[in-house]
Amino acid sequence: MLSANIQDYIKVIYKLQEAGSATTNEIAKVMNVSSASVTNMCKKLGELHLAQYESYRGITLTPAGMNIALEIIRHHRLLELYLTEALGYSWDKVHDEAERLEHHISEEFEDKLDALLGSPQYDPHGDPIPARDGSLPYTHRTPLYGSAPGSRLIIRRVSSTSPEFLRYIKHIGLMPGTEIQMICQEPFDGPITITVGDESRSIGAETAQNIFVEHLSSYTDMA
Amino acid sequence: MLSANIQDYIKVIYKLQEAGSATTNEIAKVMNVSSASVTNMCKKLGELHLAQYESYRGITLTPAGMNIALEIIRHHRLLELYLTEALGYSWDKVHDEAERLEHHISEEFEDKLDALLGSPQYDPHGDPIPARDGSLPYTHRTPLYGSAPGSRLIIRRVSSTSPEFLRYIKHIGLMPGTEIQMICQEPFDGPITITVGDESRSIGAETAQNIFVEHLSSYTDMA
DNA sequence: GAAATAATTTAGCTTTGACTAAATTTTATT
DNA sequence: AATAAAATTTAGTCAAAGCTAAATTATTTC
Repeated sequence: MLSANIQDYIKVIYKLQEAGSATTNEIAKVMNVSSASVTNMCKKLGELHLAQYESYRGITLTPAGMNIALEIIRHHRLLELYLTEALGYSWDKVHDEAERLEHHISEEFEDKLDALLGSPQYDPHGDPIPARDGSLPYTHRTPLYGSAPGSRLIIRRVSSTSPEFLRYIKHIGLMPGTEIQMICQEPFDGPITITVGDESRSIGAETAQNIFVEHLSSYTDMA
Repeated sequence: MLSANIQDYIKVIYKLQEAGSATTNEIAKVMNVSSASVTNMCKKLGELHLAQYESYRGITLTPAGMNIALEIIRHHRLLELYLTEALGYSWDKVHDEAERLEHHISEEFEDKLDALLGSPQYDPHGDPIPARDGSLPYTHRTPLYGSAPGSRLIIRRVSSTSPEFLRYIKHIGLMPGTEIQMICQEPFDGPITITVGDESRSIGAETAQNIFVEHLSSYTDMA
């Protein structure tokens, strides 16, 4: 069994890789660790054939490494959903608990959760849960920010691990599944205005960039 | 936070201490580790004021150490019960899973389990679950082995972490809560004979020493 | 009570994963 | 193209836990 540490590295590399590419410095920043430590671990991951590492060129997971990453992410997201659904955790607290547990549950535990939850596809934040075979459900990637004024949308994913941010999102009612309408967006990275139910609300640009939506219709469709 | 390792040592020391006293060698045997390693850890536990350690004299937990031991045991036993009750684990598999998870759950998780299970007093094997304040429910310590012929008994605790042993016990129907009657015991550490329901059964001496019972009546009472 | 045996500790080494400081390579700027 | 800045790696340490082999202390036996 790989150490929890190595698993964490693999997970971080996976996510950086998805978002572009994984470099020593970025990994160090995300993991709050020195770059030198990252270099060491990258070499080791290379030796273990879990990643391809080239000095000064960044690191890429091999298929074996990808499998491990997906397995850990599966654990994490199943746990998050289970903690909210079965144990009544609020959605801002599940990340930290899952973060620790994900490294220590057995395959049997994973299967029990999966069965109990009915082989779910999305976690409480709308992130896709990898299936056992490593396949990923559709990942919503359309940000709320930039949606056309007038369009009717459903919140599908809220991308953050910050409890404060998540509490704020819940407070203003933007949980996944909620239907909203885009009213307008101020220019120059300005706030956007939306209606949630019958209330109108302004939210910051950065917030709106971390909320992903599905378009039900757009103003232009209706024109 | 104490490392999972230190927690394991504390737990083992606690249990040996309960059963008499904790010496370097015994700890080493139970933990499957060299005696030299144990000596090192004992010194460290002394420095941390979690135990009093005297060279060649064994080790005793301080009140602070006891609290930690009870906290871990509470985690372990709550998890065992939860795994059987809520996730449908069979009772021979819960030990290993709980053994890993016990070090990684938060206080909040512990509280949720406790609440969901209704502040239970005993785990699936009949071991007492320490309360949050460190108090322990009554521990059944009367072995089946040695009970008077004719006595009617209720199985209260089965002391083992071996999946094979536990499966055997379940197979012959000696789960905690079961009522049985003692028939006879062969001399010289011989097997004992009991009735379970309307079936009669012989079990080995060592097995009968690891099963603990409550006496409902004894032959002498009835005489 | 001395010798033999058992238990325990000491000394010195290994691995894992982190760190800092110095050196090197790559990238960006002029 | 040369230099400055940024990114990355190398070299050398550290701490936690483990180990083996040798030394020491306790206990038991004659």
